[in-house]
Amino acid sequence: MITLKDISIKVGKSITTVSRALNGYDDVSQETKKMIQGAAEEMGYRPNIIAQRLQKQKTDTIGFIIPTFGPRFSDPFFSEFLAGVGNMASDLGFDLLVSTQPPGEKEYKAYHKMMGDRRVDGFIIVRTRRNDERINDLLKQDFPFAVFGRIEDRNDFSYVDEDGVYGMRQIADHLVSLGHTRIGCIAPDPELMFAATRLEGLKSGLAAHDIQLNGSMHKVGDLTQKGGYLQAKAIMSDPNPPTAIVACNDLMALGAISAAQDLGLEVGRDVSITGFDDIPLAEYTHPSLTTVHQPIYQIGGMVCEMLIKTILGQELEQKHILLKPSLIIRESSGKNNR
Amino acid sequence: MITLKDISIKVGKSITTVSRALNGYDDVSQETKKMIQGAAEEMGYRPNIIAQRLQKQKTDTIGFIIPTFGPRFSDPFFSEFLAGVGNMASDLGFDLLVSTQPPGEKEYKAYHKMMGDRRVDGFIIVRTRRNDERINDLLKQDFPFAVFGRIEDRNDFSYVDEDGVYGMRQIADHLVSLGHTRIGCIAPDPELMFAATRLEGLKSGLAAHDIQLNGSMHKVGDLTQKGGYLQAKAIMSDPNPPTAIVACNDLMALGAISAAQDLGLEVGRDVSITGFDDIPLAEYTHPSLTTVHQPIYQIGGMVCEMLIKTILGQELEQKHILLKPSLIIRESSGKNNR
DNA sequence: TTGAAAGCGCTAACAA
DNA sequence: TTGTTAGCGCTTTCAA
Repeated sequence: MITLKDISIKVGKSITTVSRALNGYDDVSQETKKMIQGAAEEMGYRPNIIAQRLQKQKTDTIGFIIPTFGPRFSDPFFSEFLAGVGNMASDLGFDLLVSTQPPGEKEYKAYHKMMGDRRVDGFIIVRTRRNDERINDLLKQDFPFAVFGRIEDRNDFSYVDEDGVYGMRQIADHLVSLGHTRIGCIAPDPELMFAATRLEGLKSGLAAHDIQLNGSMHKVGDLTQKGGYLQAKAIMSDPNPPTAIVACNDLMALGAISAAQDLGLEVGRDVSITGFDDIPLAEYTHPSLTTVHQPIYQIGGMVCEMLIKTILGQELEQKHILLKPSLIIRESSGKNNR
Repeated sequence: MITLKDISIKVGKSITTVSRALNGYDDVSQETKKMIQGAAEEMGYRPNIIAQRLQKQKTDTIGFIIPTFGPRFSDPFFSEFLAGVGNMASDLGFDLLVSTQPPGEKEYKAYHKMMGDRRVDGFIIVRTRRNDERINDLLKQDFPFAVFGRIEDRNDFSYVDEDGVYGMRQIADHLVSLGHTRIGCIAPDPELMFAATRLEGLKSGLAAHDIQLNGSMHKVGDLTQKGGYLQAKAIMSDPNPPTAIVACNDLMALGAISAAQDLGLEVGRDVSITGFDDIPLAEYTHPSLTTVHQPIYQIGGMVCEMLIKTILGQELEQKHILLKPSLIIRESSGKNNR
């Protein structure tokens, strides 16, 4: 591997001068600069980033610890988000360090390890919890991070979030306009912040039409298709089942659709089912899924950019970005026929 | 941050001795070793891994450039594979550097950049192509890597692969045993190695029962649900459509199911549809999907372990691992009623 | 405009 | 058993 030293020997200048020439300092004569750059090019010089990092005391790396549940982790949402983060990071010259951990003790350890080892300059956080230990910790340690999502009672950090209340109100209005009044719901673990927001949106949206969410038709699922399937079956076993089921994410909605179909119902006619996220799958299921669209890939990019700017000490135009999601009406929701 | 120097000052020993004590060398007296380890513990010493890397000339990092197609990248297969790779890497003390690139020029650049910058010690490769430039290149550069999948005409590298021929034969036998003789197929881009393997398995499996794959019912899809949907529609528009459609991956199978349902068919009764991979979704669709199971998470771990052993210069028990996948019969396949 | 020297934190060959 | 010294490749002060 070619080093500065090699070049310096070749061109007969000091290592210092070579370094400065290559970094575009202007206290090097045009002439030597040209010569050095030419030599570097010709010799195929590539700076040793590890040496740079040691010297600069920065890793130019961001960490993303994906919260996974269960062994079979497979959430299309994350694939897309990850792609957004990864591509933005590489555009900005940063590395992306990825790990997956189930929420809880091991997860915190992973954060502390990455910080303690100074493996990364900052973190991407997703799937916020009401009282998020990750965020509290990072704030306490004054370690850079950026978040997709908000938390319960503080906002002294950078985040991007979707306006889940708004999104769910769209769903509520839509279902009510179709004549639904008995509406079930499959929400995620209430500890998850987006569960709270979306649920609040649904409730207030329905309340605006004087409709209540009935307790027995309000279930908690684990965000997977399986969870949606199981909870939908439970809901539909009610002697007087709802005519519409609102799932708080697409994966659960897909599970709910399967459950309804297993029960011999035609989704969109006998029962309406809606999701949230608009993962690519949503468009090509049968029936296609009425849901709330979020630009997942772009959000990943935005959060990543925020983080890197924070790390570089650059000013953020906006510390908090709240996106208005949009309702996508497809075939899984239809007129109430009962 | 605490450094070896800080400790050496504190305990009144040289930096070298401290380093050796902490690394468990046995040319340090038990006494001083104890003392130094105690001091390090107490002071909260964490080695600076960047300094270690510079000194060792290794990055302890592996690279995984995920081949993505289209902007909306969202393949459950990759989520799960990634989790397997990531967790194994962290167990073995390695970092995982992730990037996503569409196959082609930009992708090769990404590989070369990571190599040139010596950002990683090796690569994980997936979705092999018949004549895979990535692999040829890496071999030429003698850069470590491990692969999920094989390539056309050489095997002088470590890989894990599923026996796609075997898997598809299972599918063929299954469908034939259900009375299907007109069978359609949605294959991936034939450049992809697993397309070739699976297709070969299907063809030979059918040939064993004297059945041919009809040209007009053999389509190429892009591995997404959308692709499956589109191609299934095309296949079913044949004046004499097949009674079964074999999709070469689950995502396309799910799309095909939707297409059949849009056409008013009951999948499993009017037409049988099968997939390959057994992503978690497959179990909770309606109907649930008959497919071929692969232990995706474990495979990710195996490939990762292979790579790291290669990097560390350790002997591999097996350089080539071929897994026998297993047929999972669910509801999307049923007796031929025509 | 250039170079010498120090230092980032660590490991390792060699000497004592 | 311990310490001295050199060096990984780079940036950056400071002096010339």
